[in-house]
Order: sequence, then C-alpha cells, then structure tokens
Amino acid sequence: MKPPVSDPSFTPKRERILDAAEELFARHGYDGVTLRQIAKKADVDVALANYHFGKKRDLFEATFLRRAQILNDVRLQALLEAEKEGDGTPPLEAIISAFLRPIQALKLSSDPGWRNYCALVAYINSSAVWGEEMMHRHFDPLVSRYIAALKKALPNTEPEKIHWCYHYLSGALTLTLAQTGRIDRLSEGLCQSTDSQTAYDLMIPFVAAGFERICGEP
Amino acid sequence: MKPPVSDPSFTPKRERILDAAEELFARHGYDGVTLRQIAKKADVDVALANYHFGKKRDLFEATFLRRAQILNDVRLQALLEAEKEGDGTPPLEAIISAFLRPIQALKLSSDPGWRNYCALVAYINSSAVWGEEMMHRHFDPLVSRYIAALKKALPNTEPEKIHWCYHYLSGALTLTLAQTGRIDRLSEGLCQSTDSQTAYDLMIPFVAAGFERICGEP
DNA sequence: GTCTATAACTGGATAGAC
DNA sequence: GTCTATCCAGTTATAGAC
Repeated sequence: MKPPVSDPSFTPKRERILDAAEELFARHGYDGVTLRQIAKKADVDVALANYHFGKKRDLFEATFLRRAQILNDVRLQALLEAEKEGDGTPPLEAIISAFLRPIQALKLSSDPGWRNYCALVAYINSSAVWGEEMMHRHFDPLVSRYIAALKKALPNTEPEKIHWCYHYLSGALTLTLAQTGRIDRLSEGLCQSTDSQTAYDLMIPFVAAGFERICGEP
Repeated sequence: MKPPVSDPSFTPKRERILDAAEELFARHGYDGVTLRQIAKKADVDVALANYHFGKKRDLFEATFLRRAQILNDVRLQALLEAEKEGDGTPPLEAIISAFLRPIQALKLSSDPGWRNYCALVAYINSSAVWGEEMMHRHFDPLVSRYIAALKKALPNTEPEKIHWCYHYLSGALTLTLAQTGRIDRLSEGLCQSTDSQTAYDLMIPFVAAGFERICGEP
C-alpha cells in the first residue's frame, strides 16, 4: 500500500530534493546555494542529490525542467483557445491575457511550489549567464507563437516595435514573479508582492495600453 | 604630474578593483564571484581587495555605493527641472522621462563602467535577498519623490494603483538594465539589448500609456 | 601600499558498505 | 536506494615581511 500523497513526510525523497532546490535556487541563485543546504532542507542525505541527479549543474537543470513543460502546455492551451474565440486573430488584450493568466492561475493553485518555481524563472530570466541559453531553449519556441499572434493582431507595425513591447511586458512580469517584497516597503504596506490577483489584473491593461500606444492602434 | 586618466594601466588600483568587481558581480552575482577572480581581472594582488575594502561583503557594498549617489543626484536634478518647467506639477510623461532619461544618458556617456553598474543594479533589484534592503536604503528616498510627483500628476487615483504601475515600470527598466541578450535572440538580431537609444525611446511612451490606462487619465 | 605565506574552513564529488 | 567516510580543490581572511 502506498501512503497518501497529501502527507508531505511521505513525499518521495527525489521530489523533496527538487522542492528544496527550487526554493533555495530561486532565492539565492545557483552559486548561493550548496548541495548540503538543499539536502538539509529536503531532510535527506547529501549524497542522495548526487545519486538522483548527478552534478549540481544537472540538478539545477532538472529543477528548472520539472515544471517548464507544464507551464508551456497550459499557456499553449490558453493561446489556442484565444485564437479559436477570436477566429484566428484574437484581439491584443486576449493574447496578453493568454500569456499572463495561466501563470496567475498556477500561482493561486493548491501546489505552493509554483510560487518558488516562478521566482526561479525570474532569477534565470534576469541573469545574462543563464537567461540567454535556458530561456531560449525551453520558452522561446512558445513565446515565438505569442509574438506571431501579436503581429497578426497589430498589422502595419514594424516587428521591431513588437519585440520591444514584449520585452517590457517580460520585464514587468519577471519582477512580479520575483516577489522581492520591494513594492511592500515602498508603498508602506499598501501593496503586497504576494497579491497575485491585483498584480495580474492591473498588469494586463497596463501592458495592453503600452502596446497600443507604441504599435499605433486605437 | 598625474598620468592621463584615459590610460587604464595608470588607474589607481583601488578603482580597478571596483571596476572589476562591478563587472563580475553584475554578471555572476555575489556568490558567483571570488575575490581571486576580481583581483585577477583588476590585475592586482588578492590581498589588496581586503586591504582596501575589508570583507567581501563590504567590497560588494562599496561597489554598489560608488555610483549610487551620482545616479541619485542626476535624477533629482532631472526631476527638479521637470517640476520647474511644469509649474510644480509636471505632466505624467515628463516625470517618467526624468526617471529614465538620466540612466540612458549615463549609459551613453564616455565611462563604460556605467553599463556594468546598471547591470549590477538590475541584479540587486531582482534579488529578494539584496533588493529589499539595499534598494530601499539607497534608492527609495528618491523614488518616493517620483511617486509623490506621479500622485500630483494623477489626482483622483488610488495610491495603490500608482504603486503597481511604478512596479511595472521598474520591471521593464530592470530587465532593460540587465542586458541579458534575450531580445537579441528572440528577435533574431532585429533588436539589440545594447541599443539604449531605442530601448528608452520606446519605454517612455509605453509606460506612460500604461499609467494613463490604469490611473484613468485621457 | 604591496605582496608572500598560510591558517581555517567549506564546497562538490565519489567510493564503498549496507 | 541510502548512508558513512573521505578526498581534495578552492575559498575567505589575515599576519607579517618588505
């Protein structure tokens, strides 16, 4: 008989290592974390990380990859649905929603690991060392589909402008994912980094307005 | 007679250490860099970093602080000038310009160190560990002045919304400062991370439109 | 100010018992 | 799969000669 999966103490050790790595890498970066710290947080032996994942670098990749495909899948679903509703060319805001809402949904889901995973993606996307390679390999194929949809929604716009607007969107999203707590301090508690509801509800129209201004739609 | 400052071999070693630390910390993060690497890049002895700056942590702070005051000064100047021109309440876009243009100007200045310093600020702002404390202590006093100006330019708006919009602005700026090279790849060379001219020229209207949409001005 | 030498420690990685 | 024991390269930091 298998123990119930809901009890964290019964979680397979392999998964516990990934959970711990996710949280620590997200917060302290690749070099700021030791395998010993990860093992301690996961409550497993140090050598076990090596047994399951090989080198530290490979554990980092495995942590990143575990949820990347899931995120890509739900996003692709959202984009396809928007395209179906929009008869092939959904309006701008629907595309941006399809890009952002899945993340919001995962954050609000039952699995709290998504919060750490999002922070990990923010860390990787902000880093020149990791970002260029890893984001390109694992996320850009899907992002290219979003860019293509944006081009269709905003014809008569130079592709260059669409790329820059996507860059600003990516920046706003990345800092939101990082949940650094800075907005909490700056606003003296008025806003919270953890308030995903407000963060995404406002981000979508904010970004949509920016696109419209730059890409010259009414 | 002082040697010409343009010759790097005559730069005082202390400054060379800061230059090297700036570049390496920005790219690899605090934990991703060793004092030996910094010393090697600066072409000085390992012990010298310790002699001048004390512990590694203090060298990191010193690197961050060297240009922070300068940046705050030019920004404050820009904000005051905008307020003078706007009779106390400059229009939205003038405030955003006063926030962003000084950075663009420093990046385009003769001192290439500003490029690395900007990436360092991006690293710190993206990090939950460093960001909350260091950004708050050294940048938030001035940022609060910008927020106050935004509140005046956008009356009848809940302060909460202004803070969130500033957060999106900060995110777009941070990813731009990081110059990760991702936009280069995604756009297949159409756009360059290093193209500050375009990056800021488009960011200002993009962000202004977002503010207007959220904060309900025409 | 500058460098040599070294102390004291921590990191990743693995071999081998169970 | 799991854990003990250990290797050794590389780290910060400093004491002391010049």
